[in-house]
This record gives sequence, structure tokens and C-alpha cells, in this order.
Amino acid sequence: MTTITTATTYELEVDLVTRFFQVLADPTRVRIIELLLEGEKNVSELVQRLGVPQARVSSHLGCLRWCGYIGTRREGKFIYYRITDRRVSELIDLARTVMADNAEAVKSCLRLNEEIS
Amino acid sequence: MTTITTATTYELEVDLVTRFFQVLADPTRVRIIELLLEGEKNVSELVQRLGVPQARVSSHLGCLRWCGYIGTRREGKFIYYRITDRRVSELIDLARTVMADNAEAVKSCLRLNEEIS
DNA sequence: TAGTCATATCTGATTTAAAGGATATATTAA
DNA sequence: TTAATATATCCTTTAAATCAGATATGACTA
Repeated sequence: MTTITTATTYELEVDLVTRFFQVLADPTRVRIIELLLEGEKNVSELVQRLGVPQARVSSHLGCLRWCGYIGTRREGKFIYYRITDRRVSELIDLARTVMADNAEAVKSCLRLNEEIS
Repeated sequence: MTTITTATTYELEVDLVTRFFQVLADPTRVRIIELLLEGEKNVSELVQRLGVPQARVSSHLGCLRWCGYIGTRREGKFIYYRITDRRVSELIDLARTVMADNAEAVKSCLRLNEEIS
């Protein structure tokens, strides 16, 4: 990093890993993933379930789609989204169990956000 | 989020999950975790291995420590850091394998960063 | 005690992503 | 073709996290 001109393969791979986690670091995207794990849904259904403006939902879906975690299928006016890799749910489940064990510590993680309680 | 006055338990839990992933969404922190998986190390060793200014390393360590993923032990002048929950490595490994399958798609994920190649 | 080494914290600047709102595209139906 | 619905994209603002550098704390040593 800093000013290393030639990034090593390892550094590029770490960047990919962090980018991957970055995608999962947004509450709306996590909720979208969990809703889609129930079964495929179109954007309007997601908007209704999430209570989030359509433009934002669409934008988050765009992120997830470009990153390859979800796929789409058009049916008439609607575009249905679905999870293409179930391992994403493993990842979230694993995160949950790890967190459950030190939830208190995470809650008071001042570095990322002061007020959550 | 936004201005929902009464956050549900579920929403708070999603926030914790995203916060958890946020911690893993920084390249320096991921590299620190992987170095510590080799065995405990003090800050100076990490600074040397990472090639990152001490202040920044210390700050990232602070984040990881407050979040409960690493622990410390003082020995004379040195403070040694270690991973307290090996499942963090499972998480990173899982992320890597998922990514390996759609690395190309992730590379071109324009939403998060335009230029990575 | 003074000095040095190891680590932590603070402050300001830069970068990055999310939010918000308006608008554009595409499909269907009349 | 026009209207209506579904979805996507653009632009500006705002918030947050990283960075960079200076400085502070705390422990050992002479």
C-alpha cells in the first residue's frame, strides 16, 4: 500500500477479500440477501419488505449483481432476483455465531461507530 | 438507520453483522489478522511486516481489540497481540473460496471501486 | 532522574460510500 | 402511440473511515 508501485499477487488478493467483506458491510444489502434466501423476489417486493426507497434498493441490487452474488430473471414487467451462491448464507451464519460470543465487545466497538445501543 | 426511532431486535442484529464485516473490510486489518494467525506478534514486528506506519497499525489493532477479535499480553516493553477466536480464519477462508469462483465478477465490481486491475 | 524505546492517542485532511431526489429506460396494456 | 408500471442510473450532498503526522503515555535502562 502507501506507494508501492507493483502490488504483489497477495496484496491484490487481500484487496479482493476486503472488497468482498465490504459488500456484506451494509445493512440494506445484508437484509436483501436474507430476503432472497427465502426465495427469489422482484424489486417491488424488496422495496415493500425493506421499507427503503426503490432507487436505493436498485442500487444495492446492482452492487450485489455486479459482484456475482445474485442473479436476475426477467418475467414480463418484473425482474426477479435470486441468490446464486448459497455459501453467502454460510458466511453470514458464521459471522453471527462468532458475534454471538462476543456481542458485547462488538457493541462497544468505538472505532467504527460511537452510538449504537 | 435513517430515522427509524424504534429499531427492532432484528435490525440491531443486522447492524452488528454489518459492523462485523466492516472490520474485515480493510486490507491492513486482514493482513494483521493473517500475520497473527501465524502466531502472536508485538506491534513493532507487525509494523515491519506490514510496511505501514506504526500509528496506523496501532489504530487498526485498537479496532480489532475493542471488537474482541484479538487479545493482548504485555511482556516488558512489548505488547503481544494474538487471535482470540480462530473462527475468524474460517471466515476469511470461506470468503476466499467463494471469491475464487467468481473472482472475475468481483474484480469488475464497479460499485465499490473503479480501478483495481 | 534522565533518556530511550514501544505503543497509543489526537487532530486535521483526504477519500469513499451511502443517502436523497430527479430522471431515464424498458415493458406492458389500452 | 400514449399511458402506466417496474427498474435503473445520474448528480449532489453528507457522513464516515482511512490516512498522515505530531504528540503523549508508559515501561525499561543507565
